[in-house]
Amino acid sequence: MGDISMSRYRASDDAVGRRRAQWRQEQPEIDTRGMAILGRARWISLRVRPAIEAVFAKHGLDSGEFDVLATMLRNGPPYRLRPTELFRSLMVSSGGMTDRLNRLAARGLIERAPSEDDARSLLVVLTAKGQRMARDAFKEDMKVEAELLAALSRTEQEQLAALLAKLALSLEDAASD
Amino acid sequence: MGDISMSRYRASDDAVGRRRAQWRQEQPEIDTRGMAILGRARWISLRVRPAIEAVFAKHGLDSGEFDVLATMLRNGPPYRLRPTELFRSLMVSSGGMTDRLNRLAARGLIERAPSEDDARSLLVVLTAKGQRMARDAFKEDMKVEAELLAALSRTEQEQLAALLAKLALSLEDAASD
DNA sequence: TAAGATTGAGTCTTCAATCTTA
DNA sequence: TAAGATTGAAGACTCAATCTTA
Repeated sequence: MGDISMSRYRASDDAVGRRRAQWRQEQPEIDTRGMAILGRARWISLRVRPAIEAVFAKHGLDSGEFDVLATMLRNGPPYRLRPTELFRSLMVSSGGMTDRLNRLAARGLIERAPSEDDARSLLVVLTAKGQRMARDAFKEDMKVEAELLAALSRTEQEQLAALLAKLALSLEDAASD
Repeated sequence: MGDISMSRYRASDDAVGRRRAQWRQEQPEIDTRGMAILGRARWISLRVRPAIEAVFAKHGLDSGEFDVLATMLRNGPPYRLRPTELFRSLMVSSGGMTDRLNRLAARGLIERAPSEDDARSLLVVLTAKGQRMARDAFKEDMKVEAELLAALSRTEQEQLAALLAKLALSLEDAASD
């Protein structure tokens, strides 16, 4: 994660802080405060991704597959959801979800069942095998994520979580652009 | 952004808060505090993405292309970087970066120039056209990002940015797994 | 030997069009 | 008419192998 090229910066600054310092030099009239939050949220997400994906890979899953299984599992018995609920919740396209479901079905982690209410809909059912894999992978995922946050005190973690929740809630309320 | 299925939750909870409530029901022994931060960072990043990509699209760019141009621009004159600096900074594979650079070169937004120091390296040079596009898109991007954060007070934004910076810095210091 | 960069194969994704049922 | 879901084409990415130069 080295710095790029020749700009000056305080050693205590993170990657996004250094970027902002560069922008201050190059485009001083542009307010980069948005980046201080959204840029960092993105940077952090990208940075922790490999460690989390490694957990899923250890359990034979990629993160897209895990997201589906985990969503099914945490919704609880009878472990049935409609594909539309899944792709909306996970913020992927409907076509992308169809592919994920095909892959998971081919491996016996989900099954499809006709809906009784709506003949257009083919319900997704989490199999016992899918439940086990989701549970095991999730447990280890949470362990790894907690470790990644170890540099923050308990209080800091709570403050950070609360502020992120407030932001997330405001974005949720906003019109879906 | 609807809730999935039949779980109970406080109306003030965001999407990740509701997920945690579901997990508490289904897997009460698993500590989901990591999700409260990393899950939300990811959710927020995904949620704001379409609005930001729309800005880039208005300027004829996708976010991958913008990231390259913006990195070049903020590094300042003489607007030259090595491909390796770019892909490391942007956390993409070297092969992916080669493709991006080919696309940008085809559109005249960057050029390649042989390195004087190292014959293995083909330097990337930002063209005047690339500079203009990067500057215009970045300016509007920052405007949109600031708007997306409007629900948080100035103080909250500063606290949130500081906590994220501390977390980011700790992740940066950590061994690159 | 290792590092910079590119290539090609394979994978997952989005988008727009389509089919079916509400 | 609209909504649920699937399909196929096109795009961008990763990974591993390769070539060249340090």
